[in-house]
Amino acid sequence: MEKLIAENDCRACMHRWENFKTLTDEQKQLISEHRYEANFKPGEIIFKKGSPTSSVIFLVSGMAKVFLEGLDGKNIIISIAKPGMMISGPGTYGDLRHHFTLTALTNVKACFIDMLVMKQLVHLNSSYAEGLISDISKKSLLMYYKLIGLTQKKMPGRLADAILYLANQIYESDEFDIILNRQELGEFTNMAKESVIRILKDFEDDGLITSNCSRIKILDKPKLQRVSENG
Amino acid sequence: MEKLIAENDCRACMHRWENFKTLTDEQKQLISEHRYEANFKPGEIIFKKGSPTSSVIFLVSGMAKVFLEGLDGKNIIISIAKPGMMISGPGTYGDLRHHFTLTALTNVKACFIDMLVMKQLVHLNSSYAEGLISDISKKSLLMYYKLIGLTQKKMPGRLADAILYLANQIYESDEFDIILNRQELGEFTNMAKESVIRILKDFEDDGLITSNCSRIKILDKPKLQRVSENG
DNA sequence: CAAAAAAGATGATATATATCACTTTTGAGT
DNA sequence: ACTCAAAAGTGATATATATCATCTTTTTTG
Repeated sequence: MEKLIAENDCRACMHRWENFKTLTDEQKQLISEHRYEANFKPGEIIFKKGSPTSSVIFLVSGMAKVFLEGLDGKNIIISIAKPGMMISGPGTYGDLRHHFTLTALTNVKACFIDMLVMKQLVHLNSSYAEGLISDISKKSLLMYYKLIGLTQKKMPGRLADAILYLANQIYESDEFDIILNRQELGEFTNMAKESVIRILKDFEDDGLITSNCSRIKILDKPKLQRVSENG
Repeated sequence: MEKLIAENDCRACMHRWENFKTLTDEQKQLISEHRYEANFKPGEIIFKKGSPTSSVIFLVSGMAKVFLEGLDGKNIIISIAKPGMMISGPGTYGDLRHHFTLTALTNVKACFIDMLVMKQLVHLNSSYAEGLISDISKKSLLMYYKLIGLTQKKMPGRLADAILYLANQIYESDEFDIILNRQELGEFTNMAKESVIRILKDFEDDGLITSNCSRIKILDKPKLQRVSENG
């Protein structure tokens, strides 16, 4: 019960953010005074590429997809956001516009914090500033490896990466109900949905996974890791 | 003459960095006291992926390539560094290791500044910290568009992008001696060197450019831009 | 300056992957 | 429970692009 309340409380959620620790009580209070919550249904846009970066967002509950809107309406999903994550893009300290779109995959409760308050913290607290730099750097690093993966690995390697990412980073379990459909799995791995389906089937035939529509179970993780590494 | 001296002086070089303006004289002095210079010949490694991030680098003169070392020795050139640029990677505020390699393309004079000093500045000067965040964000943004370009554009579009990048950002002229060979142009655009050669020839046949080995001249920039946008 | 090495160029072939057209299954709403 | 729309799945075909083999040109170096 206690856990449930914590899960749904905006303030509790922010505590999960690594960088929150660097703030004084006063600074935490400052954030609390400038936050508001909003709920989203699956498919709803939380923020859209091109719109002003007026707030920074914490995901309180639910899952969302972060994606680049590419050419001819082709998207690239760059990550899945889950509770406790702070989401802010590179436009926050640039043109003040979002450069990716954030869409709810499930019911989502999000906590919006005024961007000006968050920016103030950089000036008030240098440890926070350092933490923020570290945070942005980590995301930048992910993009490097995403770029290598998407341009240099073949389809089975990319799909294996996606499955391992979901299992390890998102669901923290080797069996899960995937919230991405085949199309979205394609947007995450840069492949056509038909190819996702075919290779998923190959994985099943090879005994790497079982996949019943939305449910995926990893049967042979070491082998899946090898597929990820070799192609 | 005066210009030449300025070009080759480490301190003068840093002044070109946008974020340098935010520093006090005392802080500028601090940097000056912790810098040292080194010279590199074409092909020499300035820093290598995996090595410790002990310094931040300013390019005083010459050009260098920033590249990711991908799978099976296949590289991805992410940018060309030219004088006045501050080069530091996402590992600086993370695992303290470089995640890309920096190699001299011409004779290079580089100015190394102790990383600890640079990190100290984040704590001493919040405007500097904000500038650094802005700097990192800008680089992150470039990676987004690089990812879209490399995964969604076809070869002619990617190669057009590369030529426009070199003309607009690097040489600031529509005619230039390219310091990247065909292999490297391929590493920049994610294509085989043979494909670079073929499409470069197509561009010539279509009157977009002239290309005599290392010299490239853009003849029809609007058309080249259209190639960049449409594929 | 000649020899060797590196880079550029070219054509033939192989292959990974997208696209298209279609069928089947699943799930949501009345 | 029935209907309809969306998602999943399948096979045939098209295509962008890499790879390989080979040759030529340019650059480097003893």
